[in-house]
Amino acid sequence: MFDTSKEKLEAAAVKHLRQFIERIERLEEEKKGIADDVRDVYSEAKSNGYDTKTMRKIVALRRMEAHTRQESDALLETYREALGLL
Amino acid sequence: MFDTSKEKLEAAAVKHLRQFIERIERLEEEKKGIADDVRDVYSEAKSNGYDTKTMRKIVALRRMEAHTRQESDALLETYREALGLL
Amino acid sequence: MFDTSKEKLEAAAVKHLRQFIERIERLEEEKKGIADDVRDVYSEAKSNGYDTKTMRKIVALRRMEAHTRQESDALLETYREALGLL
Amino acid sequence: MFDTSKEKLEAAAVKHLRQFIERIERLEEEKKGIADDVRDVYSEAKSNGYDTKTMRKIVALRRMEAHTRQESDALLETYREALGLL
DNA sequence: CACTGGAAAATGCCGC
DNA sequence: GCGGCATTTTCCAGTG
Repeated sequence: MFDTSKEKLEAAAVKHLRQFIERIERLEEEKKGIADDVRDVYSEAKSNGYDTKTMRKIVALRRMEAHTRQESDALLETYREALGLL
Repeated sequence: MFDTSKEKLEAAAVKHLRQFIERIERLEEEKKGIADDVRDVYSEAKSNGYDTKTMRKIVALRRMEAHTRQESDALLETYREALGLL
Repeated sequence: MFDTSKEKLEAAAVKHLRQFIERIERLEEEKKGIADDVRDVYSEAKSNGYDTKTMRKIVALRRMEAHTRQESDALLETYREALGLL
Repeated sequence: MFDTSKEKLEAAAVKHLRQFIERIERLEEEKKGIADDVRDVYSEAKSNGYDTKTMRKIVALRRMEAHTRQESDALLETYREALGLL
């Protein structure tokens, strides 16, 4: 599909690569758009009198709690595997 | 939003706050989904024989160039305004 | 202490900088040494019949729990600040 | 270490496991302590006017060079062995 | 406007 | 050797 020498890509490979790159860039744009939305929500909240620092901590805490739960499930699963109880 | 005693939030304020938090969490989920998509594209590219590390560099480079170009454009715009050439 | 032009550092400044670098490098070496110790403990545990994957998950989970607790304390603190209850 | 039914760990094994975990956690704490020290050195350097980003690059570079040199030495050693020149 | 802290990206590491 | 995971580094917004 590509030659292993470090010299050149086939024209088709270049095209293919370009498509991958462009797909990624489109996705990154979307991602950025959403990040902007998040920012907007915070600033809307702020202009409604809420303390964004507190809000950010709440969000962070809840995210951590979710992760902890996930991790604890994963641990259980790992136990099962280790003990051959699947 | 805080009541004057600064000790408690009105029930309505709590509800409102919760809605903000949830909007943010939904957006963050979407963002994560897209990040996962990006991952997938990279790994698809990899399984097609492309070097993802290089690809990442390309993406970073193009992002930088876009950024630089934007700044140049903004500067040009500023000059135009300053010179009344809009 | 240093001149802002990007041209040269005084000999004294160079020496000072070198000392900072060397302190850092010493610390990094220590850190690496400890990381090696950790690896050794895992492999000792493994050779005693324990499943290291499970162990790693346990460690990760406990670390997360600690973080969650910390985060939750931080949140409380932030509430206090936001509400002027310090 | 696991009993034959693969369902439970002996109390002694649990204790043993706990000890391994705790040793690891102690080591990780030490590691974190040192990482903090590194941070401190950087910020001390910064407050003395040095550019930490550059410093990080220097440290990385020297580490790489050390690594490269080690590899060359190892290679040389390998040659010697292969040629019976020890 | 420099600094800190938090999010994102990149790199390196470990086990399979 | 590869994929996943942890660490590290870089970036950026918010803050004083």
